[in-house]
Amino acid sequence: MSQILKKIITRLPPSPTGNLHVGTARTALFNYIFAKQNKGEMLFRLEDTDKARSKVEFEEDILAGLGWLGIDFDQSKMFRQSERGDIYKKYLEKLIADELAYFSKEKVEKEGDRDEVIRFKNSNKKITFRDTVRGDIEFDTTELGDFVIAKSLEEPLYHLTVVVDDFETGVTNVIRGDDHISNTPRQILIQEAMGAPQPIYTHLPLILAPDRSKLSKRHGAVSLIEYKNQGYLPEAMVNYLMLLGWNPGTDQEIFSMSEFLKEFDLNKIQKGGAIFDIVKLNWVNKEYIKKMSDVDFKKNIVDFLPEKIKNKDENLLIKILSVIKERIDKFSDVTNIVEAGELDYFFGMPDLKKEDLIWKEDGADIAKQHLDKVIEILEKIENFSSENIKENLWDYATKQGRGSVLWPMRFALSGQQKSPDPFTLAGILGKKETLERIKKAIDILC
RNA sequence: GGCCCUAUCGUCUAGUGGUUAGGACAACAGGUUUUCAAUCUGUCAACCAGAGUUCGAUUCUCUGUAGGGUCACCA
Repeated sequence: MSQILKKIITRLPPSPTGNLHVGTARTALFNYIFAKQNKGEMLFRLEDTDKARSKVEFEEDILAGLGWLGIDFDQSKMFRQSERGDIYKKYLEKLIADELAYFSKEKVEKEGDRDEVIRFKNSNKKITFRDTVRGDIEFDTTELGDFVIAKSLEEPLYHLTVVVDDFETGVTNVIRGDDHISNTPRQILIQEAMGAPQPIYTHLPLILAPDRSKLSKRHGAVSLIEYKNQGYLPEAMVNYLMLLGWNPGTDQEIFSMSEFLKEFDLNKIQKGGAIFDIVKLNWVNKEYIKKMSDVDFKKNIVDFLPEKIKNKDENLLIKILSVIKERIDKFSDVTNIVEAGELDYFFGMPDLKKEDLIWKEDGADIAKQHLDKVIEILEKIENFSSENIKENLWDYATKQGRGSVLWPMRFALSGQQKSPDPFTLAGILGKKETLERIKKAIDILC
């Protein structure tokens, strides 16, 4: 009979001393997906033993961020370390009774220091543990000394609480950032002292800033909420984060959550840190935007729309949005486009300058001639759709030189150096407005 | 500085004891329904260095170098 497989339990233990960091978000994803793949469970706890720095608003941000990414877990099992004082106390007392920890008199060096703390009695041995990503890692724990595990029986510190909680909640796999590698020997020492089993360790390479240092505030946005506020899609964020430090070994770049659930492999994690590249994130996000239906696009972007667009009537709004959709990487980009005046032709007759209406070396007469002809053709069109307009104008434009005909027309309609093509513009503006704008351009050319 | 970790195009990465070292993003050039966007095609671009093992190393070993992490009565 084969052994009974233990249920895989992973955990996400953020400290509510800041908003959800993108690094924590990626760690959460790996923990969540690995647990789910194995029909296990990811536990969530808040490491708030530092009372001075822990804040409820950060708790809320972390929870909201995980929810945004689509990481769900059993909230009824969530707890705060600050609520478990009695449990840690019990373990501390046992450790002290077993003479594996002791009260130690200290000299007070900085404000807030106590004159007595609880130290772990270090046996000063060498510890070797196996890391999924890097293989065996050896540490001589002598250098750690008798480290402090609690300020008092009522005030346990990080290493103690981590070990106790992982033990009590049956954590089988610890998946966390690289920066915890050097914490691991200390935690193993405590585990051994308590007779707790050792979980399987997987240390993830760090997400780096462009200068290859640890990603922090000074490098710009590090909180997930900032990306949400900038109008990135959660699916895109998940997709991008998952590919930092892991890849399936195929050419696939875009994954849904269910594909990740199928493809992800904890054994194929990268060793080296990866730079958080906003340019690639933008590309991924745009891929997701391109796949969105117009209805979804509208629903998602509406909160980012400037008032003067939001108030347009439904029909025009749909058309404007279709122009916007192919020009942005993320929703907040719409603000820049509008502020730069790129969409001004939707809001009224553009200001036209004579020189701008003329294609290259054509001269005003030629531009005017072409526009006269364009009007003649357009006036006959019944169904004023962009396809139809194009069909009717195409032969003429091709014969005369597309630039010569199409540039003045496009400029007459948009008044912009950059804009969609003239057929699209005419279709959006409608027959009446289109003819008016072209006539005005002709006046200017005279 | 001690300890620990890491090292393939600018970036994310694939890959192998013998490959034209592959893909994606970016950049650049060109095509497409002028311009912008989108799209298509193409170009540029990498195995940190030195020894050793080997018939042969980007790949294995060692050393060096560089970068990063960590050294709290924070987590």
